[in-house]
Amino acid sequence: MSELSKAYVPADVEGAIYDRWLAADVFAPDGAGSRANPDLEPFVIIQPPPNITGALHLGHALTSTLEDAMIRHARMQGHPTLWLPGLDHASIAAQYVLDKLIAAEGESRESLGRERYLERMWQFINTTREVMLGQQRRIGASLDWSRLRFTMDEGSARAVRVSFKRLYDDGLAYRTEALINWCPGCRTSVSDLEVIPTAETGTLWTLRYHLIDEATGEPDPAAWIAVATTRPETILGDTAVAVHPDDDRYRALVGRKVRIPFVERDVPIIADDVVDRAFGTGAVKITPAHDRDDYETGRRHDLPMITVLADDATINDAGDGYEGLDRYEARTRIVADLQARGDLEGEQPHEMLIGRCQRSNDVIEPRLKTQWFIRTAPLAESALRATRSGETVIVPVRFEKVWEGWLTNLHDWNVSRQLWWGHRIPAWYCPDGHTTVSSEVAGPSSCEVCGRPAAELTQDPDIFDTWYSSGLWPFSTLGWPDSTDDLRRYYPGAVMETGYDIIFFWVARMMMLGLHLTDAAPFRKVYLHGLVKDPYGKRMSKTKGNVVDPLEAIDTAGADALRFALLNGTSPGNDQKFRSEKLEDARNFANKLWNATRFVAGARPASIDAEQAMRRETPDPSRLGPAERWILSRAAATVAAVDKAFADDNFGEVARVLYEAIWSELCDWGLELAKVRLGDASLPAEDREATWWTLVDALDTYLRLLHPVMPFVTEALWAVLPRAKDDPELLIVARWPQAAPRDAALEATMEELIELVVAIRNARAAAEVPPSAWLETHLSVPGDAFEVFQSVAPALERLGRARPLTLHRRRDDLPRPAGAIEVMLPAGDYEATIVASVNAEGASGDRTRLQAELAEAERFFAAARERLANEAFVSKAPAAIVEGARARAAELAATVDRLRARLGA
RNA sequence: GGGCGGUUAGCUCAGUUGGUUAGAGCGCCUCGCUUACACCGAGGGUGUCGGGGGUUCGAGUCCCUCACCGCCCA
Repeated sequence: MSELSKAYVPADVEGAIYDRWLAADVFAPDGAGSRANPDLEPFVIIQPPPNITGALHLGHALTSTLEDAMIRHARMQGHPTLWLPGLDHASIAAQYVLDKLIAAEGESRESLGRERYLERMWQFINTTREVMLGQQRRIGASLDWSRLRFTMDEGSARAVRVSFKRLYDDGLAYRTEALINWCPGCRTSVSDLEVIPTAETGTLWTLRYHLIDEATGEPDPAAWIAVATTRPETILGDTAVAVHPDDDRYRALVGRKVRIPFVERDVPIIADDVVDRAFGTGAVKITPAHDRDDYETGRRHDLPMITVLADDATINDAGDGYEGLDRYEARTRIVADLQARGDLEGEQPHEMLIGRCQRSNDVIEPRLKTQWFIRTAPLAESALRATRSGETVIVPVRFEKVWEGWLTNLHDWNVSRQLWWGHRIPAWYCPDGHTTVSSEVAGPSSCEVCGRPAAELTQDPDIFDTWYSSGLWPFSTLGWPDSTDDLRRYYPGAVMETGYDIIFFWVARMMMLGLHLTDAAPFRKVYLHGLVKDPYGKRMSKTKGNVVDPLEAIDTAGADALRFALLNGTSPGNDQKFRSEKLEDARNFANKLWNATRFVAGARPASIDAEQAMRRETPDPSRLGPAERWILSRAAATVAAVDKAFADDNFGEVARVLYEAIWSELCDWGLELAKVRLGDASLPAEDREATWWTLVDALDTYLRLLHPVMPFVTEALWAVLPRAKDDPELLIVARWPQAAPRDAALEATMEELIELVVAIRNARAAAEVPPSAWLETHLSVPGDAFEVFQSVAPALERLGRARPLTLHRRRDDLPRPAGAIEVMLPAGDYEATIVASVNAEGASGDRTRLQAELAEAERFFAAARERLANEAFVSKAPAAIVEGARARAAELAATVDRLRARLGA
């Protein structure tokens, strides 16, 4: 076994270990180093691909950690595991980044032109790609790099074309003019999800539309209807005024006409029950081409739809007299002009929700555009069926409600984007207005309606919403639409793991498209993790400056520490606050494990030579003492607890259980108990060997259990441990531990022994005995436990600084010299007398301690007695519970008596 | 307006079929360089389990209700 440094230095081992994994080819399910059992079901996670131009943040680190933990766990269980890495081209986000970059060079999208712009984009992502991939390697992600995919690969492009043709042929993709969300800054439409409703204070203006005098056909200067609006510039596109049909104030006006100022258009007053009588004046202007509600109203009443805004949000030529003005200049001017005309009745501040672009923060303008849409109703229905039937389960289950709500109220999905970086929509139009959708790279050879040759067709200039290609990701990455080996073997996947904030963006689209195109839900489980927030519970963001760079965290504490910190104490779907203390704690834990292993490695009995120590032996059961059997029993208990936590998808519990088992049990007690036996030259060599092999055994189990969470340090440490015959070279492909039988009775006894040691230490501290002093101590140990205590007596002496130590079978045999310190457990027959001459302060401290213990025992006793006095409890509670309560009350009564006697009370 | 989550020790959080004394880490205090670890060890906890009501022999845990914080949807 090689030497270990005094402290764990992650940077010294992480890179080398990752390289060893790569060299051993153990990540791919069909890699040379794979030890997968081909008879087991493959375990597959298609990584939700991060944005290629982004930098990885803690959320990505959490994703990688969770997925890697799942994958490593499954891999150790022998499942063929595929964790497929990928990157997303992120159209709008990437263009946003690149536009800023080229702006600094004095260029723009327009100045470069489509072709050169895209060339520039490829250059750009070739640099960001390596950064992104490198970050994942640093955190230890055991991704199958041989299957790395990018959403702009030809495979993905083909899946986009073929799927779209399918959807078109199936009547699920259609092109129409409809109201979409337009971002004037990005110059593209965006999806509903990319419009962020923002609470802002605007102004509610009240203006007058003059009624048309039915006799003259001219507006009546003395008769008007007052309407309220927050967007006066849209009056240029007004085609009606609406009131509620039951509103007595306006009933007589319905059917009359009013004249829209400036554009001098006469429009009708209509009645529609969507009008909120309490809002403003109860009469609203209707601008069907620039407002979602008005659009619906316009469709119901067959109103003209007049677009007054250009792509850059200036007023177009429909806005008589205002054309060319920016929307907000036009607003100001129109308000002033209305005032000048005497038609502005009032204005007041108004709290409202304004839709802003998630990317550019510009105010989104609803506008009419001819775009491609996906009909979502039938797709959403399939997705709902899949979760309702359990074909796909959502973890944690409460998100099913969110899922249901969203999918049942879904608009059709606008997939056209007026961008360049992405998959071009494979639709061609002929001069007669016919549409041809083709899945061929070269496009159609002719118009499928009229047969015009390809040369006369023009392709749609738009590209797809990025989420369209993401929606195909679970299968396009495996070769779909071809029936490849990978697709047959690894589809559908096991888990889709991502943050709950993008359940709609990602998961819903993958489910909808997957179910329609492959007839299967793309994954069996959706695991949603919470958000990683700053220490104050705020979302991390670059603009707030509160982001933690995962690489920095890895540099300071190690990848394992970051991983552990992100998992420890978290639960599915719940947000967590990330604090540097957590990272430190995790780093300390890695160091603790390192040193525990270092101790074991250095404590090898001389009778086992170095070469022998490389071959793992099972400890000889006949040579095991209680401490050894306890260590093994606790390891078995930990295996069961970790298995349960994995089964429950509770990775926070996995981390917590292992932390507790390794630090508080193995290190605090197991190793301390073992030290005495290992160092006792008077024992037969076989006993000491058995103790050592026990420690090796337990450590081996813990390293395996912890490997999915802390892969680097466990791999490094496992390398110095003896290996069994059928063990591989690397822990990453070693077998997952089997839960061994436990010894519950022994565990209970050992627990009491530990409690007693703690009580002795406590008593000594209270009596101000110097920690280093060895004091004569007597213990009374009832029943079968006597033998257990006796055989670990040397360790007890050491742990309690109790020497000489004498064990007695009966409490009455305990010597009680004057000035002795008495130790009693609150319940139970264990008791200790520490023979010591204590000074006045110490005696007082001891007395205080005993008084506190008496008070506590009395309190518990009173509670227990009260409980038993309750006839309902005795008659209704299960017998075992009642029996337990009786036993406890008896113990407490005895303890109270003893303490009272001792205190002379 | 609808929905979800949270409210447990100074701080961050566990607490999964209701059952004896509600836990951990950090911080803090007092000791200690005992031959793995000072990134350590020993000792130190009087918590209205957010408030109120209910179910039950028994509630941090189940039900109702209210409050505050956060998020999602409209």
